[in-house]
Amino acid sequence: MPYTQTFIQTLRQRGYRITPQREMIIQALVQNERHITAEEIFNQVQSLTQSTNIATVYRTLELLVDEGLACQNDLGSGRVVYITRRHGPHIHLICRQCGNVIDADNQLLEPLRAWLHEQYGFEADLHHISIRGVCDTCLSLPQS
Amino acid sequence: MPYTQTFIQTLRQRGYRITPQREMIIQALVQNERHITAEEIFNQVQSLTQSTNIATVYRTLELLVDEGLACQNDLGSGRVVYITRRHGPHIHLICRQCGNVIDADNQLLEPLRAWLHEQYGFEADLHHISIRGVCDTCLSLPQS
DNA sequence: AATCTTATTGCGACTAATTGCAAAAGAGAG
DNA sequence: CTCTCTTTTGCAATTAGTCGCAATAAGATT
Repeated sequence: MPYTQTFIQTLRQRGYRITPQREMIIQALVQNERHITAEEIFNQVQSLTQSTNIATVYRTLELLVDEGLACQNDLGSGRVVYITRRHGPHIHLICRQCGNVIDADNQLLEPLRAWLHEQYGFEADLHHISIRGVCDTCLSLPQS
Repeated sequence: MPYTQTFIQTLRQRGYRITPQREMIIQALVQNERHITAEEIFNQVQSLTQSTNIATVYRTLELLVDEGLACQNDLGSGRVVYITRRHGPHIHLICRQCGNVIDADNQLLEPLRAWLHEQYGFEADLHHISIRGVCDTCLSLPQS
């Protein structure tokens, strides 16, 4: 798994210790092509070894997010999902009524990012952003 | 409390029942000028009456959000905060490192909203939006 | 005012995620 | 290879928030 090794090397270079748990968590995250929950990662790791714990999964994922290697998103399912940063940036449009998630292009976010940086010196993390609202299907329904 | 009455009238017109609990929750939310947590509202209501419950507070706040009367925001404190919609729209810039929240102008969101509506038929709720990133203070710190 | 229908509440159980702390283990130095 | 220092882990307890369900009570009808 070359990409997994890149992750691990990056963490090692930044002074973090590489444990079997972290390796397996990273591998589960990298192998997965789509958003994945902490519990799904935990289940995958647990099928490899008993020596694992859900708290460690959460802490490792938090580390990856803090280090800019992964994205964290609340898509409204009641569970936070994670994905590596190599997946192309996009906007998640989450319908407040039906719960559907539409993946939108994020081209319009570039001026916003530039403006926030210029005005506030803020380095916005717009790689994976969630926006709540109402989708076209729900808007056309004749309800209250 | 005229604004509280406006809220209540709106809910009544939409077919919802007005209970003492809802009145007190709305009043606590309206009286507060800043973002407030569900538990803070619960404590305020509890000082008025024993007949109250945290689940009711959460359900009422969810109703207000769904009806477009209030905004819900996760500012990274571990607790979701609420505010009425009459408070001017703005962006919350949340620093991933120090946790500080900067309130930014949201003028740049208008083109984004228009574009999402045109392209995806999605009515984005950009009244109070949170964006994660790193603030200028943390960016200038000489750390890993 | 009494009755009826159904939305709302309170309760307790449950879920997702976080935290404190002692034990375990990674990685560098000798 | 061993020792040491410090990070990381596992565990158990805790927190924020949700859910199912029976009891309660709004508000409409008469």
